[in-house]
Amino acid sequence: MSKPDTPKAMPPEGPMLPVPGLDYGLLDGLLGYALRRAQNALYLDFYRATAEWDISPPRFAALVLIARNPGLRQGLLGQAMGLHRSGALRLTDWLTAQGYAERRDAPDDARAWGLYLTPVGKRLLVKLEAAVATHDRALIQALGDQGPTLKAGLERLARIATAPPTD
Amino acid sequence: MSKPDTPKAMPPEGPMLPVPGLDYGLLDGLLGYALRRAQNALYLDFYRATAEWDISPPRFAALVLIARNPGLRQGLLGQAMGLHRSGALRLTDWLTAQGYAERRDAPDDARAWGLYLTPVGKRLLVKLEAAVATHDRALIQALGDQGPTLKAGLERLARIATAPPTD
DNA sequence: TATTGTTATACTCTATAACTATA
DNA sequence: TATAGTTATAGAGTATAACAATA
Repeated sequence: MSKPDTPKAMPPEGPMLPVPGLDYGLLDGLLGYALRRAQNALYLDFYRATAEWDISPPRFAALVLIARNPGLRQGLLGQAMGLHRSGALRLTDWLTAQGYAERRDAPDDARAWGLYLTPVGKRLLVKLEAAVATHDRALIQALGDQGPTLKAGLERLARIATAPPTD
Repeated sequence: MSKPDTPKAMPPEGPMLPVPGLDYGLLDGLLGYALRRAQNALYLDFYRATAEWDISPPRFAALVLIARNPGLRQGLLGQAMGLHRSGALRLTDWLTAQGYAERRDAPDDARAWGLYLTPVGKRLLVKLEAAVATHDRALIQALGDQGPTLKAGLERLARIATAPPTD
């Protein structure tokens, strides 16, 4: 029970690295495919880093956002994470069912909730943040000079792709 | 009317760009979170580029791989895409149900299938490749000098994250 | 005994649509 | 009339487990 032998949030089976002898056609030239391969690798790395908890990248991000913004509205959580209202609801349901977060009435709007971490959630987050930050730092370190450049490039890419110039 | 008002494969609702006034804590410093934001933006861009077809990034990649490697085994397709056997099966089921691909007996192994695109699948892929390549080129162009650097950085990152140094 | 693929099942992540309550 | 959240439903994308057929 304490060690989930069968992790629940299901990461990909394996890496997407090039298989020798296989012709990838135009995929090899696409920035988008390179991004997907890297994303796949980092997902697997995230699951390795957090293997002892039943945590996925969206769940982790939600914990951080609620911790840093106590009283956060469900809707704003969804907006920050690119989710529909219903997705934010389900994520919040999971966090509260686990006892990591709780909904309290929002003082200024009777329709809305304010989200807060519980003491259990806060304690969990301390450990998660340490594990995730350690792995991320190791990656940045392995990249050397390229690390900061790559991160800046990704941030620029996200902005550019969100507001395409040609459309 | 020919435009499917109800899209099919479901992309995220919106972008993950920073929401002003929200504190992202350590997420802002993580390479992995920058990558996720960029991936989210490119996913949305992919769905814009292919809006008139019921296509997702994995489906597109599978079409390309089968086209360039006629007779590809289901298992090898899964390996290339980082999927479990059962995932490759479902992907192949979908492609054959749409009439884009077909399974034929593999000559050298009676347990296995060889996968082939149908004429319909080939015609679709021509259009898809044009749409996807156009959008990808626009992104690379918008990045200027940074484009090739970023792509090379992502490829290096995928390798590094797949074989972590500390393990 | 190991491998290729299938069947059955399950869970996450995401959505749409219709609804309630409040603003 | 618009917004915050809920309920109900659905589908893509993953997985595990047990199975059959073949190597």
